[in-house]
Amino acid sequence: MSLPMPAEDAPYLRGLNAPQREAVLTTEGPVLVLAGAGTGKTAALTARLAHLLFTRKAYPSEILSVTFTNKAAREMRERVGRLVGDAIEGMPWLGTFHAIGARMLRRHAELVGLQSNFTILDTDDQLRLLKQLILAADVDEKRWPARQLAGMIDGWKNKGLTPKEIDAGESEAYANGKGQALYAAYQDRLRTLNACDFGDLLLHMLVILKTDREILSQYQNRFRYIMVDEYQDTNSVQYLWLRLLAQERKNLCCVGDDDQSIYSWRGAQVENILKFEKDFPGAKVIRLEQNYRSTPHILAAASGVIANNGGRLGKTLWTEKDQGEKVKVLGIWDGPEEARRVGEEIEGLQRGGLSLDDTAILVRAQHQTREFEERFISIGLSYRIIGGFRFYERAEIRDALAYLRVVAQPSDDLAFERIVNVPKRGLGDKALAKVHQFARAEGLPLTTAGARILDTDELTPQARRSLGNLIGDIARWRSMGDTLPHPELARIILDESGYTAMWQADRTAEAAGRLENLNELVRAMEEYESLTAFLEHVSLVMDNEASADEPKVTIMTIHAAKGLEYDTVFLVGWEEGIFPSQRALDEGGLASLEEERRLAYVAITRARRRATILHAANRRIYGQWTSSLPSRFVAELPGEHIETETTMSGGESLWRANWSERADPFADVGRGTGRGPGWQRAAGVDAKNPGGSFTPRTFSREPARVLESHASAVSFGAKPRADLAVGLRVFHQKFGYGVIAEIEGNKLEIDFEVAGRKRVMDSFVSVGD
DNA sequence: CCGACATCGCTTTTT
DNA sequence: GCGATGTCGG
Repeated sequence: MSLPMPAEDAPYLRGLNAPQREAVLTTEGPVLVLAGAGTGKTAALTARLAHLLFTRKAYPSEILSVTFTNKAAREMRERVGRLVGDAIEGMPWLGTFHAIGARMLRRHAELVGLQSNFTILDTDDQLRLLKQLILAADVDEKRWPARQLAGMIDGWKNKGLTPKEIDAGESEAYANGKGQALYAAYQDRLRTLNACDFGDLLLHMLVILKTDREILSQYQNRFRYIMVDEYQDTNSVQYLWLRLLAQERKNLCCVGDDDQSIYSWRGAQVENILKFEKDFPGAKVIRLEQNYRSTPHILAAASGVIANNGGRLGKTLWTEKDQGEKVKVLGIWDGPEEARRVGEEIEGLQRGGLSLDDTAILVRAQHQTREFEERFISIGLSYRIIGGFRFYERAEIRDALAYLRVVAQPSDDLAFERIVNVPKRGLGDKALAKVHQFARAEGLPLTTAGARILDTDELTPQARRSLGNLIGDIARWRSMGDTLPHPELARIILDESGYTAMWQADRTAEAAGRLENLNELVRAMEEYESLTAFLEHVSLVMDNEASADEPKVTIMTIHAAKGLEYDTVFLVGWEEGIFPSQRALDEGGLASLEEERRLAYVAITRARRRATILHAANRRIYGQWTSSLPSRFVAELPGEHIETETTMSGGESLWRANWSERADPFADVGRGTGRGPGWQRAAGVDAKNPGGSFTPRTFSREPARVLESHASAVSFGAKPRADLAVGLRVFHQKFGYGVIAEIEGNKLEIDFEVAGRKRVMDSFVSVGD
């Protein structure tokens, strides 16, 4: 391949293989880089950016570079920064779709009826707003949950559809055709609130680009080069948006992997990547197939699974690495044993010198993390859970933010509603309803209406006094904002509103932590220029960076793990109904199954050297013990690359015998009770296909485990210690001092002074003073 | 208007 | 099994 290479020895090309270099140096025209897992996609992408800057093909501000996650954007910024130094400072258009959308929309807000200081609502606000509208439209919220409507509106926005463009059929799907009207009402309401939701950041911008030729060509000319990461995850709005922007110069470089498309539920269209060559004639397609991450066994296992999908662009991953270990497949008795076993394995690896930072446990759904969390607490293994409850989603943080929003943005009714009676100040539903009514009649925001209603006799004297105080406070805080630094202002607001005092008065275990979180929030504000800048950050970057103090095992969903890699990976809960998820199967049929399979592919390819897949025979679902079958993906793993072990000897019949023998309270497990139709269907699929299904065989490496497993399954034999009692002060190796709040067998619920409330095993605490 | 209790529904995944 | 939401009594 002879390419003109003016910069053959440029520093940013060092260490890149031939196709990677090609991806970097092919700057003109449409380019699709098909990058398999672990093939150095980010390296190529960042080098390409550096190349464009170094060769002066574009100024930093003339490159549009989009990612999906904040993490990816941050990483890209760092890596490019390392290559080009200060030039990165001038790259305003490197970010997530939503961040870039927000940035653009603030410039043109008035074109869609917003002011440029509009608020970005989170899902919580969105839901509360929809509930109000549903109520107003006289729709039974029980039958037609707000959640469902939110999902549909989200879907429409992802497709780039405004209320007018919703056809009757789509509208029909909610409350007998009221979907469209409610969507329209919602958009109206957002406009009066001077707010928009996540979807609007892109949809409004799309509308503007479609209708205003002037603005469109302004951006078309500005962006000499456009780069898109994870192109397989783009949805329709994003696609349309990109296509418009790239139309003029056509220098669009998309990087992605159709096998890693796992966001269709969020509107992503794998088709976008599949039809790239049609959409952009003359496109150059470059394949990155050399994998630098995983061993051949791991790659083969992943390839074997993904090969069961149809309609792939197809790639052949290869590696120069040594064979390494086979992928281990472990069949165990139940959920608790799974957690126990993973804990043991990790402790073993740790003794062998592996850092906990190089280890991850990947789950299908967030709730699966709990089992591991409990187990790791009791054995004192450090872990970190990614996702789940995030800092900015905690109640106290939302409340505090609502106070700040009310001050920053007078028309933010949702924020006002949130704090109007927090802390309690005698302004309940009744008083609020009056204010609402008044506001609606006069077409005013709630704060303004509240101020006006004070002059009437609508409210009871004490409500009037309370409301007067609050409104007065808000006005005062607002005026203080001009002179005070915003963290200082925040502190004052939280104090004077009585919000801090509310938690100080709270005697529950969490109160201390909440106060600590509030402090943390104020501290975080210091890093931003203004209150507005901070609020923008919060709404767009809802993740908090993991603190990298001591080494910890990472527990997270497979989705969250995309793009990451670990030496050792435990893939847990590979059972029919859990993974593939029953819900996905019920709702989306074959397409969803294939997406689940891509998820499996992503999961396996996170591992560098060791992958262990686990499946349990019994699991508790909604509190009901249910027996489960190994995931069909287990059967799809190519036999020569895996090593199977099961800790249950004697096969299924014996397990059952063992159960009944113990006069076990869950003896009827697995005989159909509590199984939905989905479960039976899933079971049926495998029963009709015995060749393809995985039957646990007898390996009996360690027959002793069987008994042990039983003990763990029901936590029998847990004799509570006699020296412990509720209210007693105790010491735990990891969490320090605390007071016992509850005793449940050998498990203790303890309010720790520093760590807050935790569940621990009694054997890990000592009575101290 | 507030807190205590009961009931219900639910669990995919996230910017 | 859990958490959010709704209903009742004070």
